[in-house]
Amino acid sequence: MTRLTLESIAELAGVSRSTVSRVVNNHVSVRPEVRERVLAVIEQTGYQPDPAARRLAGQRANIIGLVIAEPAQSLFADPYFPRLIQGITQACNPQDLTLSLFLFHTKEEEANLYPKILHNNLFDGLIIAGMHVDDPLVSQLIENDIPFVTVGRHESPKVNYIDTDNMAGSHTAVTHLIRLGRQRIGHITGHLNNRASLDRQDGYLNALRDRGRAIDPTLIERGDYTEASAYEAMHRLLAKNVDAVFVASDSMALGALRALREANVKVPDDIAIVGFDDLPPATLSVPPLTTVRQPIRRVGILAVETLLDILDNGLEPARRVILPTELVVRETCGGRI
Amino acid sequence: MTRLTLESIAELAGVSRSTVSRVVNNHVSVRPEVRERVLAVIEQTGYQPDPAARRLAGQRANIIGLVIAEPAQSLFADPYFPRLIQGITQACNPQDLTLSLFLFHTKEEEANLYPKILHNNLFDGLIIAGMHVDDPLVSQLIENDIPFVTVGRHESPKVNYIDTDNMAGSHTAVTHLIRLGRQRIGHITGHLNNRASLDRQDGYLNALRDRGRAIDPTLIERGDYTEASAYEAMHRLLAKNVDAVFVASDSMALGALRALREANVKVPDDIAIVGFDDLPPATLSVPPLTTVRQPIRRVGILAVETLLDILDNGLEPARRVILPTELVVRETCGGRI
DNA sequence: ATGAAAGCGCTAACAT
DNA sequence: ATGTTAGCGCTTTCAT
Repeated sequence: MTRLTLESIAELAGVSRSTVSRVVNNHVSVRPEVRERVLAVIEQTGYQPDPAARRLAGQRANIIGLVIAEPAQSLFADPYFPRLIQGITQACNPQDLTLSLFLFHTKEEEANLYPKILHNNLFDGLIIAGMHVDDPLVSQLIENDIPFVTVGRHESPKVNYIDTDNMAGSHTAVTHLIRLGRQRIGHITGHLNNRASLDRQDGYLNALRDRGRAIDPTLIERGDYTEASAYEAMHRLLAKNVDAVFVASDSMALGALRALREANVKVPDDIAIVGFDDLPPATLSVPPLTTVRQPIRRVGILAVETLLDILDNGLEPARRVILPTELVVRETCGGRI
Repeated sequence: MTRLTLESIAELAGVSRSTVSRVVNNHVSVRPEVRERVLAVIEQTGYQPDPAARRLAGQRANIIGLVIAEPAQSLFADPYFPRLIQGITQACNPQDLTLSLFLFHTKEEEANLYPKILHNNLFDGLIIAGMHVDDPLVSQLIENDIPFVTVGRHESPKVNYIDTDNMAGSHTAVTHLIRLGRQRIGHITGHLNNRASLDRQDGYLNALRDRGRAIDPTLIERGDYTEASAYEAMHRLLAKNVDAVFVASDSMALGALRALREANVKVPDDIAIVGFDDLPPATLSVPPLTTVRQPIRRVGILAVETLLDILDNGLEPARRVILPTELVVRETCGGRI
């Protein structure tokens, strides 16, 4: 059986190639009865248009790329990206979009990959996640006129983005700890080359300021979103007599909890912990984690929808979405106010 | 700036389109000096061949698809698939392969997706993971002459696959528990619609038989690779007086551990636990998990290499790879023999 | 409303 | 060794 083409469908339906094309693309000018007939043949043969040919003829390819601008090792230590991918594919499938994944494992690979992404004519648009604050990719994308959406906010007014309210979420979390009477509240940050981490840190700082608390920079320890980094950071904070720690992700909160358990520190009695994400680890930790819920899957879905909107309508000015976050109080913070 | 094509490069280099094509594709018959010149222009302009056009002209598109034949929800609860994806992309990047991801979220989506995958002419080949034992995809792939590799073994002699030695790994794990003197060894299975789960169960059964132990079917509880399912399964096993449980994945072992902790059962003193995977959760659990290590990333890498081999050389007869597994003894089994 | 024909960027015979 | 030419399957004017 030779491959099905427009031509073969046309022949079977007794019409011309163009007519079949019109039917496939839902053009208006085709008689209902003819359309019916063509549709029947397509149904029956299981014909699918060739995306390569389509793309070449100047149409959409119905392929979007997801670039995760973060070395793959750290990437999947956290359920964040898997969850995001879930949201993205969930939005892709009903739209008949195919998702291409661009990951790299070393800086060198990154350097090789970017030009390929920029000049790869194959996909219709791009979603960029895990982006660093100084990432040159965005400006290159703009220069090359490639439609894209970033996951995480971006300064440039031309950039369409979807983000969650990292700043407000952190602010709420830290304010909660203050209200509960905690005096020395530490913070374990994520990678500070990342907008979200900076925003979460700012939320922490602002919450303290807003309540008239002095900032003690030694109470801020850097992590990198791995469990292990937070484990170590927590060990350092232990020496500084904190009675609460706001941790920039759930996975890291687990690391902090592990350090505390080993040090025989009672949570929340001696030290309260609040995480960020509300991913499965949060419910399963011992004790269950108080954390800031962010709608990750929703971010993925909106990223796809926004990209599609750009493709269809140009979308000027840029769409900038910040989704609300929510404090989920469980047991590691020691109180519901 | 108009899009770069073969033609424009040809003009800039003062040669014909075909020559540029030959250079790009590393054909022999082109003078070193000309090749040099063309290469320089390509380098300087950042030209990248259009994959769609390439594909259409009958060449490779350098795109491979990854189908995860498992609803996406359960999929990313476990670090298994992310790790596999890491391996796959790690092998794809140096080969200039782009990876397309096919996931579905409902049975209905699955039904819609399969025909699309089968007739999507865009990719050169497919990697199939998370496949169910009765999955019709494999036979359809064969019928449609689509090159593919499965992650997980398959009966059909035509199928190229990469798998880990689930049976031997489980056998070793259970034998270890027997040697340590455990008398009532239970098993929490994965989805039994999955070859790997069945193999792990068989390894468990065979280990008992080989040591002359009677099989008690009530000591086998079904899980589905989620933490929660194992949590519940462990609760059921608790009523049955087991003194050890072999759990089909690390994530599930975490669930079992949680159930035991809540029931105030001492691990490993009262009940020993052995998991499967040796993914990060295993080291981080309390106590650290004894488990069967399988080289997941390596599986991904080999899957890509095998697919490429099929594409290049046809690969007859089919390549069937079973990678060894290894028991990693930590603290939940209570002894090193 | 439908068909004919050109062309998207590329590869691969076929010439030279 | 290099240039010329004919498609690959599709969309899209342009005719009719």
